[in-house]
Amino acid sequence: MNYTIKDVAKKANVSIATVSRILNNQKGYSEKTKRKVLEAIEELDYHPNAIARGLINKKTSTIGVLFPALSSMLVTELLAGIEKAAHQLGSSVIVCHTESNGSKTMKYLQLLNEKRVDGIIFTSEILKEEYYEFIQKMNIPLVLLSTESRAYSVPYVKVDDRHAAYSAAQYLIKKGHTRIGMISGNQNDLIAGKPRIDGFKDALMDHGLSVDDSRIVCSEGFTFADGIKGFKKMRQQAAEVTAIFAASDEIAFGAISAAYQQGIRIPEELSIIGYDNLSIAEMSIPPLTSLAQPFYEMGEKAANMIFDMINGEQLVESRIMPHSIMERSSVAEKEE
Amino acid sequence: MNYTIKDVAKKANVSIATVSRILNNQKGYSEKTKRKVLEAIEELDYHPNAIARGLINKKTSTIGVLFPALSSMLVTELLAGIEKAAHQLGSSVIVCHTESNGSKTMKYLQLLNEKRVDGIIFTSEILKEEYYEFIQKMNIPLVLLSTESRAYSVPYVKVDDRHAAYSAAQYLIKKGHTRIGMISGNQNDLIAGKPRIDGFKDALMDHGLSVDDSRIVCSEGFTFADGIKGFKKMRQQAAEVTAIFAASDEIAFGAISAAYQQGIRIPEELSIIGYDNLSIAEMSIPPLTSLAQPFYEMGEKAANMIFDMINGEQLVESRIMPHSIMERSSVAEKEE
DNA sequence: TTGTAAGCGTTATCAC
DNA sequence: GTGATAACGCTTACAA
Repeated sequence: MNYTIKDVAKKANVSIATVSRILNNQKGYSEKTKRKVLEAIEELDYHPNAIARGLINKKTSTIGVLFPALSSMLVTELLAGIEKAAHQLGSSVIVCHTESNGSKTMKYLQLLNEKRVDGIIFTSEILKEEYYEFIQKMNIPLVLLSTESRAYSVPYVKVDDRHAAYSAAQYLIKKGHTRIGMISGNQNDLIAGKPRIDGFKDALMDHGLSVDDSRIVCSEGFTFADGIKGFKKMRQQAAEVTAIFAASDEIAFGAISAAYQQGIRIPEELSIIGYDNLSIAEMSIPPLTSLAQPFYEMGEKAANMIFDMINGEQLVESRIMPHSIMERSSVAEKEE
Repeated sequence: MNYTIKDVAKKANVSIATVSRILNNQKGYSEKTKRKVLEAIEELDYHPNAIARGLINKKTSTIGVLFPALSSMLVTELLAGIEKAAHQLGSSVIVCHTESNGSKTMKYLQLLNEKRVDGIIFTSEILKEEYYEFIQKMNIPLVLLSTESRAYSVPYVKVDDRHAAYSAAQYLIKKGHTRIGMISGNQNDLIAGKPRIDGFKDALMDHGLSVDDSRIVCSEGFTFADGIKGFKKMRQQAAEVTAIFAASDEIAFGAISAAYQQGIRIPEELSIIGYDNLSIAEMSIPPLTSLAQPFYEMGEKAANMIFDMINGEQLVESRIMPHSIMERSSVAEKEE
């Protein structure tokens, strides 16, 4: 297997140049030779070598995607979206797992550079100066997914976290809750942590509710364990709370578990709203009402942006993706 | 950026051959020239072009991985394991999402062929003749992950599903249960469906329990929805059952949800054991006891096998990975 | 120890 | 229309 263009040329009695022209639908050959060549290709089951093509075209039809964590559930949806869009446009995607580690990230960037990928999608993390500079030098398109950069002007695809958090809190308020708590992610996380806290506070203030810091418990991350810990802390600090906004579905799951152990009924005694709307959200007891991020579409969008840029589009606009609230059963009306 | 070997050669006043030798730690140069060249490389921040290398070496340091579904949670763990091992060995991984679709799969195989990947990991699906033949023609290593082939002799990495299911059922039996049901996957699924049913039946028989078909409800797949449906059916057909073996964690989650709605307490009134031990298993109420498959390690193993094969190892042995039971709180002792 | 030159499988620029 | 032929950036005989 794996004949070359030469074999085809020989078999069809033409030059390799002609075969190449036909392969790339250029002009410069008669219908007859075209048929002849196509036949030869068919017979040999010839397929062009993408590596050789890449070498001369300086285009590999491959993009690189960097994830801080692979096993997080939202990653798979992002990846599925990216992969779909990429495949539709004839490209492949190489996944890189940086573990939020600076030197690993740089190593991956090196690798992607050596492999001459056409573009890079950088997800869910702060774009450090070092990364940015390196990618600048690589001179290929970059888009940020589920993150953004204050420092550099790089197109991104993201939900407006502050606004989304605002919506989530507002939802709780509209349901009649006035004593609302939040189990947040890390407040030093400027991408996914802080903005959600800010949005939460904004909503309270805009609706004339006082913001009591003891009702906001900050976790280290967005995990199930953080949710459990956070919930316990909340009960100690602010037992009066009737509704909780969890900064991720996993946190919400943790909170639900902890609540169950303490014999607190959800949503009768306590309402909980999650964030992300991962597939697990429907699996909790009760099913989790959650602020939905359209991860799949975000992945698709980011990939499409990268390809626009690869194809020379100059001004690619960042996209704030619409969020929404997926109502299930973990939030109850609060009667006055 | 992106100098070539030529630039380095010029800067160091040597031929490109010498640079190449040094790059590949071959012999044939003095320490002095080596230093000179290394310096030039450093100064220019030169990095070899992997595409050009790939063309001549016929080795791209890239492998392809085919997944039927990306968004399933076990995929991420498999992928994480694969990616880690691949990266450690200096390779990249291209992910392909076949959606269990024959023609899509073939298209991906074509693509991977054109991109000249060094090997392919095929996961969680039946290896159809068409796929196998094609990969044969590609003439690159193939390993099966979380699946195996009766028809062809292809190395695989897998848990022994029949045995694992046996263990799960046995665990329930050892806990004193005698009326045990199973919510299985699709019985026509010869990889993940049938063997688990068989193992379940075996265990019952070996322990002198009668196998009652009404206590085995077959679903279409392994999803949460299947679990809910399956559970309801189970209650109708075999309400006497005191323990249920769910063929996946998602099914178990569905069953738990349905049980909760019917006011059935777990594990007091009904025990449930899951299968897979995904990260969600710890998140259920009560935390799910589950038969654990070491997905991460399986991914790693499969990748290592591929590289062994790429490096010329002739006889690579298939690996049956050890399963185990992750005890949590969804199974109770059954008193006589 | 080092350099020259022929590939690897393409595409693209010339001539004819 | 068509065919040589020079790139692309590298590795590797083969010479020197």
